[in-house]
Parts: sequence; C-alpha cells; structure tokens
Amino acid sequence: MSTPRRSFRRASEEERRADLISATQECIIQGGIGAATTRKIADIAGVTPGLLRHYFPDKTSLLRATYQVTMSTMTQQAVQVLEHCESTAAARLRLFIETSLKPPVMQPRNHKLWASFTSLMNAVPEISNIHREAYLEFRNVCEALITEVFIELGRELDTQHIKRLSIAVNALIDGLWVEGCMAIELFDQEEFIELGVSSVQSLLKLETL
Amino acid sequence: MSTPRRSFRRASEEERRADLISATQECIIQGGIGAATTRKIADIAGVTPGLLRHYFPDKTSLLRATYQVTMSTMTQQAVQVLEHCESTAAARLRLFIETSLKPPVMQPRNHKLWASFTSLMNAVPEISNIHREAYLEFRNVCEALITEVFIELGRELDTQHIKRLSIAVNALIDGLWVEGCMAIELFDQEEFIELGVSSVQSLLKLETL
DNA sequence: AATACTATTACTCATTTGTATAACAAGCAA
DNA sequence: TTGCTTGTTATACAAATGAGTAATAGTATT
Repeated sequence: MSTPRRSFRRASEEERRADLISATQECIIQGGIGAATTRKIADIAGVTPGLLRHYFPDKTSLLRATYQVTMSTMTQQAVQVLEHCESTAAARLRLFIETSLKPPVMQPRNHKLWASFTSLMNAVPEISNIHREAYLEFRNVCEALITEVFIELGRELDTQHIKRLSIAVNALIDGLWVEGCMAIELFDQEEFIELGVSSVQSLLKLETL
Repeated sequence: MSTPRRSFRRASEEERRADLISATQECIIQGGIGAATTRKIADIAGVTPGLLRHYFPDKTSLLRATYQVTMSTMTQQAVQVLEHCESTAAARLRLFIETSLKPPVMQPRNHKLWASFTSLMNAVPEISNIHREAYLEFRNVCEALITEVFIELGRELDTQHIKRLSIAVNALIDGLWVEGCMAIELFDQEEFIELGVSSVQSLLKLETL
C-alpha cells in the first residue's frame, strides 16, 4: 500500500550545509535565482524540502550564505595561488591577474551567481554588506600587490595615488572578468590574459610585468 | 451588490507597451526579478493582469523587451551627448567617459536591471543575443572614439591594436560603472570621473584628455 | 446618435511555492 | 541489545503565480 519511507544518511552539519549551498548554486546557474526553489534545491542536494529549515531559518538565509560562500571562494582561489609564489612582486601581480582571468575564477557560472545576488541589492537585507566586504577584500589584494611592485622598483609610495590605482586596476579586472564570463567563447584565453596584463601595465605605467 | 467595473482609458499600443515595460523595470528595481510578477507589474502600470497577454504572448517576452529597452536606453544616453559635441576628439572621448560614469547612466537602478537580466543568460532564450548586441554597440562607440583621437594625434592606426585598446577601455568603464552603481555613496562623483578619465588616458598612453 | 471594433476588465483554474508540524529512523551511548 | 537524541522524511496548507476565457465599455467612424 504505502510507499516505504525513503532511507537516508545522517550527515554532519558542516557537510549538509555545504551540500545545500552548492545545490542552491546549481539551481541558480541553471535557471536564475527564480529557479532556486526550496524543492529543487532539496532535490539536487538529495534531501527533502523540509530539511532546509533545519539548517536555515528561512530561504533568504540560505541565499545569503550561498552568496557569501560564492564570493569568498572566488577571492580565495585568486589569493591562494599567490601563497605558492615567492617570485618578484611584478611576477606575483601578473600571476594574480592571470588567475583572475581564467577558470575556475573566470567562468560563466560564477558570473551568473554574482549577477543573481547583486541584483538583489537593497531588496534582500545583508546583500550589500556581503558585497562590500568581498569587493574591499579583492581591492585590498590589488593594493597590496601594487605596493609591493612600487617598493620593488623604488618608486614613491603615495597612499592616495596607490589607492586610486588599485580602484582602477580592480575595475579593469572586474570589467574583463564580466565580459570574459559572459562570452568566454569570443576571446582566445591567452590573448585575453595578455590584454589584462598589458592593460594593468599601462595603468601603473610599468615597462614590464 | 456587485462593485462597478473599474473605468479605464484606451491607450495607444506604443504608450501601453512603454508603460508595461517601465512597470516591469520598477518591479525589478524594487525587489529583483522575482518581484516582477504579472500582478505587480499590472498594478504599477495601472492596469489589470490580463492585459499583459494582450501585448505580450507571455511573461518571458515582456522580460526580453524590458531588457532590450533598458540597454539601448543606456547606450543611447551616452551616445546622444556626443551628438551635441563638436569639439576635439579628445574632448569627445572625455565627455563619453564622464557621461558613462554619472547619472542617469551610472545609477543603482540600472545595475539592478542589468544584473537581473544577465543572470538569466542561457536560461532565458534571446538574453545572450540582446547582451551581445548591447555590448558590441557600446564597444564600437569606444573604438570609434579612440580612432578619432589617434587620427587627431597623427598616430599610427593599427586596427588590431585599437580593437584591443577598445576592449580594455570598455572593460575599465564597465568595471567602474558596476562599482559606482553598487556603492555610489562610497565615491565622490567628481573624483570618480577623474579617475575614469585619467585611467583611460593611461591605457591609451595619452598626455591629456 | 447609432454601430462596430477591440482594448480592457473580471473571473477562473491548475500549479507552484514557502513554510509549518508531526511522525519516523539513524546512529550514538550505555 | 535497549533506549534516546535529533537529523530527516512525509504530509498538509494557505498564499501567490502564470495563464486562459468571456463579458464589457471606451472610442473612432459613420
């Protein structure tokens, strides 16, 4: 008569939350934020919808957590590469640009997630804060790298000037990243990266990078 | 007994479609794409929900039309200013940058609309095409302006090189535009514009703009 | 002033959605 | 094995949503 209750596995809180978050990402990537329904999320996570509420008070909280994880993962990927690079400051800056402009940082799925969440700015509480934190974190990395380079070259360190430069460099990388994500097939990867590197070179008035 | 049927005005197709589209924009701005329900759109447009289907076969078509109008309006605003400017090529390029980095082009509502739509890339048919058209239109304007400047300065016109520069300039403006839209309160408008201008100057290796 | 056209309203329906609650079972502890 | 905690499922429900259909009234035309 009645279908047997489906079997399940009790997972750790950490693991389950990660599953739910990546399921949320998957939904958004496939069909935009509107496709991230509690049922579809649960389905992809291999879980029943009711479980969401056991880990998140409501759907909005899950979305916030997903946004936060999405952004910090991206920055982390770009920064992590630097940790294994002991070369010159110029080489480190170049590496940072390269990493930011190719997968896994630059890829369509990341843009969809980013766009979906930022489109909710001022509509969903906390989204603005998460954005600002992520933005400043990334920009600060730019600033640090630029400072390194200037020190290496024995250039004058005008704090104001360097800050302006880092805003510009950050904007350039962001702009390329966006277009690269959206039309990744339009550009040759190597050329695209070189364009980024040489543009930053121009912005900083460097001779080589 | 029965409430009287509400009175209405028969509007021209052109006017009604414009109303519905701007109502859709308003919904998205207020609460993201999920808030753009047929009822709320109709409500803001001062119309009953059923009317949507009289002008658009389904909701997706209305969304597409809204995206298309949103993007072309922005580019048009930046281009239109150029038509009234007969000055030097450098001055025209500067004006273009300035216009792109302040209201009405750079403002939070435009970013929300842009982000909402692009997040649907590959999820809603035609969105990719509308994006590509808008992107190339804007980049072509950059390319034309840069070419003008180079001609004015008697520089060599390497088509490939100019194309790369226009991609970079476009990315820079886009990147600044995005951040400016999202945190318009973080930057002083005048400083922000000057940052844009001087950065483009660096990218093109110009002495003045 | 009468007529015809159709933009617009009013109403309906089947689905989907977020959330709530109670029952169940996995797996740890004794 | 037995009992206990709680992660997980099953089910329910009210609200919202996109879409369909028929009636109505605005308005241009004559």
